[in-house]
Amino acid sequence: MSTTFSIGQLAKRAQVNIETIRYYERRGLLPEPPRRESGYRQYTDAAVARIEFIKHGKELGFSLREIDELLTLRVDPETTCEDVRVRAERKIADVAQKIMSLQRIEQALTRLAAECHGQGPIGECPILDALEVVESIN
Amino acid sequence: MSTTFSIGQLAKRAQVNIETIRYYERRGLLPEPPRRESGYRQYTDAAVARIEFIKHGKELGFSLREIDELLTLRVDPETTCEDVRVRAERKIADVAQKIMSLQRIEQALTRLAAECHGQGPIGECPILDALEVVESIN
DNA sequence: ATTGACTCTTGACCAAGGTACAGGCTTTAA
DNA sequence: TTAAAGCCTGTACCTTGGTCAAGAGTCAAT
Repeated sequence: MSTTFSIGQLAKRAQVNIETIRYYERRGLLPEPPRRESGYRQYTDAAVARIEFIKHGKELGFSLREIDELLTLRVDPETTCEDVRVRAERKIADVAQKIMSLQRIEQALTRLAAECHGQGPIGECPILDALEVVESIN
Repeated sequence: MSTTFSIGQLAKRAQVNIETIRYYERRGLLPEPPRRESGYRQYTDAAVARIEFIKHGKELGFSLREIDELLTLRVDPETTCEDVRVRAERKIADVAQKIMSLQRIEQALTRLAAECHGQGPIGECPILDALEVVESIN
């Protein structure tokens, strides 16, 4: 079933600009795909998944370099499995940190939303207090 | 207690470049501070907290525009408290989404680290499988 | 009172992450 | 079989989020 398709199709499926795909390829984030006689790139669903991963990574505040590090954690044949494990664990720590920060923001926003129970104008909603909670931890 | 200090001091306390502070002011992310006779800006601890909030926001993948939206949720005197609540709840949904994505990445990395229990070279560590788990959800 | 460290504004510059042509082949649908 | 649409490479350009420098005024310590 794994049929192949063109760069335009990939752009449509993964919801990115064609140029972005070529840019990711230049950056090494996407592997160079096989080409047809004509030179046209041909992709499979794996490329869609990969681009979506990159998009998610960006939304979560990872740079393209960091996303590349995530994606190639095991690729270099010079590195040992142990080495991969160490790097993975560093990433896990980063991610856990981000999760905690987001949870604090979520709490502050929830408190804010609760305190604004829908009547009257602004001026009493203590968002800055909420923020101070966020900011004072860590 | 609440003593004031210069932009250089603020830069040191908040661990950012002086120019970044002025840039945030231009962007409207930091309120224009009072000035001394000489024109020197004078800040209080509130500015430190605010810059730290901005820094966190960036690490979490929010653009400066989004951070501004978070920071000014209640400021506009034209908006009602109800309106603020609605916007806060949209932000909460965004944040919850990010948290879930990060948790999926964390799981995938944890699985990877567990499967690489330290012997042998690479090639068997199934990170891409783990990624597929990440990618296929959502 | 002067010298070195700060700060002011304005405007240029930079890096990351794309995005948009231009000029020229390829594919596809009428 | 021929147009329109798609793809190729290469290069230029754009936006975001800063960063730096010049020229001039200010502050603090000697």
